Amino acid sequence: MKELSKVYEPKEVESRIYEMWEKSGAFKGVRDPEKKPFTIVMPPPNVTGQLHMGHAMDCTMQDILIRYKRMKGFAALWLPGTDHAGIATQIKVEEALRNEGLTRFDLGREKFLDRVWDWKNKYGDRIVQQQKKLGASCDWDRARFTMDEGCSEAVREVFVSLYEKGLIYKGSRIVNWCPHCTTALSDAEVEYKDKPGNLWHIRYPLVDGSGDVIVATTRPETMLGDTGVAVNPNDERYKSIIGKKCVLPLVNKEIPIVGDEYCDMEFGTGCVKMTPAHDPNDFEVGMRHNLEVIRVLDDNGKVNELGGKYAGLDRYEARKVIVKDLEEQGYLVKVEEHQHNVGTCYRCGTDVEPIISAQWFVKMAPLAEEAIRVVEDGETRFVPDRFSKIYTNWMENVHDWCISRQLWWGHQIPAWYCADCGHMTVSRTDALECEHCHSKNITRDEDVLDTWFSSALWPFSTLGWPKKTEDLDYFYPTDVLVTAYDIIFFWVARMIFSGCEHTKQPPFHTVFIHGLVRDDKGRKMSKSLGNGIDPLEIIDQYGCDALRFNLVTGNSPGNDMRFYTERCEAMRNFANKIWNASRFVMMNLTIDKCQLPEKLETEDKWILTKLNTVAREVNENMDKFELGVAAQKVNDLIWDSYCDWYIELTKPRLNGDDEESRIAAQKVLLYVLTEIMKLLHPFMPFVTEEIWQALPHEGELLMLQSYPEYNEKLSFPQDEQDFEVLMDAIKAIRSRRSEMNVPPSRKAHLIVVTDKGEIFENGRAFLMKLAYAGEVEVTREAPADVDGMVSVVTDQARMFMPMADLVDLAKERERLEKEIAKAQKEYDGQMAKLANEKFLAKAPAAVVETEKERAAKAKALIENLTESLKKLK
RNA sequence: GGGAGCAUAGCUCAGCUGGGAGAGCACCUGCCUUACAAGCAGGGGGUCACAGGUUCGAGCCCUGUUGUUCCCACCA
Repeated sequence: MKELSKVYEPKEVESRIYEMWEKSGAFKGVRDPEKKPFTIVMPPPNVTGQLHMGHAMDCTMQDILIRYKRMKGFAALWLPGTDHAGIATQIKVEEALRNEGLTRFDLGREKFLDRVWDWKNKYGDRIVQQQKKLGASCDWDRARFTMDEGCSEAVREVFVSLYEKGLIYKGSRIVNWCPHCTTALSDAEVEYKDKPGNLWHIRYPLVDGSGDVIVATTRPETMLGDTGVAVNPNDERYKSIIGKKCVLPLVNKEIPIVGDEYCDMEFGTGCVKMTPAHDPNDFEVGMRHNLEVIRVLDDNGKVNELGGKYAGLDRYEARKVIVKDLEEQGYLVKVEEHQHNVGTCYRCGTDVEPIISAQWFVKMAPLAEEAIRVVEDGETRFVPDRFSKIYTNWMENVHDWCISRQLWWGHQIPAWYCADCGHMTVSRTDALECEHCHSKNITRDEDVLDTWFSSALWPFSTLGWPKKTEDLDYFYPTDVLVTAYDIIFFWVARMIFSGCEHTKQPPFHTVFIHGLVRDDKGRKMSKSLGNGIDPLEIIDQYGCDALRFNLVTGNSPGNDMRFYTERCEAMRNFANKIWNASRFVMMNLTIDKCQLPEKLETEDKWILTKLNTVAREVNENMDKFELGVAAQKVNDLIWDSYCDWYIELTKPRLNGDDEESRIAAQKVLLYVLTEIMKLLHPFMPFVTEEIWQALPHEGELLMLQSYPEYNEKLSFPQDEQDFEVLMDAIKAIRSRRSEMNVPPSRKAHLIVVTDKGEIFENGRAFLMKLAYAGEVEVTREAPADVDGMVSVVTDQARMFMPMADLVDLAKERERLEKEIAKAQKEYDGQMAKLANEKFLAKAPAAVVETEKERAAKAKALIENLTESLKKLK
């Protein structure tokens, strides 16, 4: 047997254990017809990403589930991988290029992509290595990448089949445009932020000279693209000018005034300038009234050549100049302060510009229908349930999904345009000619697909789809998807409708949502705030198990958690506690096999019953995804029941002369410890595996042992209850002594007056050790003279300790009287309840029963207290 | 404008279908008791935001109020 160091050293242990697991092949997801599959696909982190606390939590939750299920006998597969992360990765490589004084255009598409692949090959492994530090038991051999061959094939198949079904189309629409990333974005990629701004009131003179209209706008620079003014047709103020024309100041262009109910009569002046090329609402109004669409901003957010003297100015620069010109020329009526909601790019934070542009879209309405149904019918369940409403709500109001991005890094859209006939060819294989006129003069669409387009296919593309593979057949649909709530729209929703559409079934039956990890002040951890805590540093300092336990306990599913480094210390202490308990067991061990003895003592039955109860509860909680509660129960079992009580209880036996009893104690210690290690393993995999390896065991790895379950044969409720009578007495004595500041070194003679003689006779050694008793005398009759004795009372025993120097008779009486009053109050409360006929009639029998028991206990306690008090008088 | 979460000990949070208010940290007292001072024993501390209601019984269910955080939404 190996010698264990006095303090648990996670650093030394973790890498060694992880290597052992990996080598053994225990992480592999293997199809086994004898077993039920249990599959989790890992949310793929960005290939250029760095592990942060959010990943750590996500990863820990998944690892706990997969380890649990693996131990429960499932064919567990946790499938990892990485995401090509279009914008994020491209930006990183472009930044690197900038240091060389180059842009991607200098290199050209092909060479640039080579550089990105180089980057991916160089750094893509980093986050994987970091996940391993967390103890992730993924099947690494199956690791996938969203741009690998298989995933790309899936993307191509999905794109073409949706196109063929008419669910993907190309069209000119107002899209969210990021002038910094120079690409279109989907609605989900826009973050709205309240920003202070102004409402500029601008006078547009009527052409017939009969007056002016005054429009109110938050974005005066867009007036360069105005092609009309709208008023509400029901607005008495403006009815008469509908159909007239006004002059667009600065541009000197005549534009029509139209009536449209879109205009809110209450807001601003009631007149709205129409810029169909730069506002989605204006676009709609423009369509209804045949207004011209004039785009005046270019891809970089600068005024284009149609902007006359303002051409070339950045949009915000142009705003200043235009406002100044309007003012100088007398067109600016007034400026109001106005708070408004500005869309920003979720990647770079730049204000998003609505711009009309030709893009590709997924038609959502038909897809959303089934995706809503599967959640409403419970085929896919959100945990916690409240997220299903958020999901459904979004799905019901979803707009068409803009999937084209003006980037180079990603899946290039499989559409080719014919220069000769103008026909567009969309094809599963790279087109060599126009499918219509067979011209070879074709060029491929330059755009790539939204990264989330490929992520949406992840649960099945990673299992081989569109091929009909055995993996797909066995492991798909997957079981649980674990992710944070901030990614439901980006990813979860899209996986669900994609799975439903392409595989005809939802991709998982449960979506387990967790919250975000915040800093100790409740702020989101972010690079810009510099408040991020690096999980790897925490692991380095406190150990992986401590980090994992911190992340999984003390919060409930779906809620955010604050990360306190100090809590890691407590968790590290827990790991160390287990370590030392194991050390104690091992140094007392003379047996080499883990099995229970024939004859069990009451305390053995007590701990076995505790273990059994916790095993049952942990299984229940795990199955309900209450991971934190489960972890807490194991923690309490280990620390309170096993360490603080059971280990102490075995000491007299381990050091005693009775060989049989000594061996029996060892056997129970070892058995319970082994079971506890199994219970704790999914949460704290390293320390438990390390200990288990050092204990006598059968099998190769703890991580492959079966998870403990409730075992009726090892449940002894009566013995448990009996033993707690003794424990109550011990606690009462300790408390009494502590109140009087009696040090443990001062042993006291103990007289126990009780009807439960046997329990106390058997517990003699425990009273001596744990209640610091000198001699123990168990009797039915109280001693005649109790003057100079400290009295301790429980509902099952009256105890006396001669300690004349410490006893103040008056105080002793006062104390007993107080205790009686307290017990009486409780008893009265119970009796009032029990006298209530409605309670007796309506409360469940079990509740009535416990109330009766409590009343009986209180009564017994009062009687004992009263007896003891009498003795003092 | 719509929706959701949260409000429990000094701090951070548990408390799962209603049945005697909990943990960790902090604080106080006493212990180096041969596994562990990263420990042991004992202790103080809560009108469970507020107001109603349902119920034999409410931290938990219902209604409203206040405070707070977040999400969604095309008011120029």
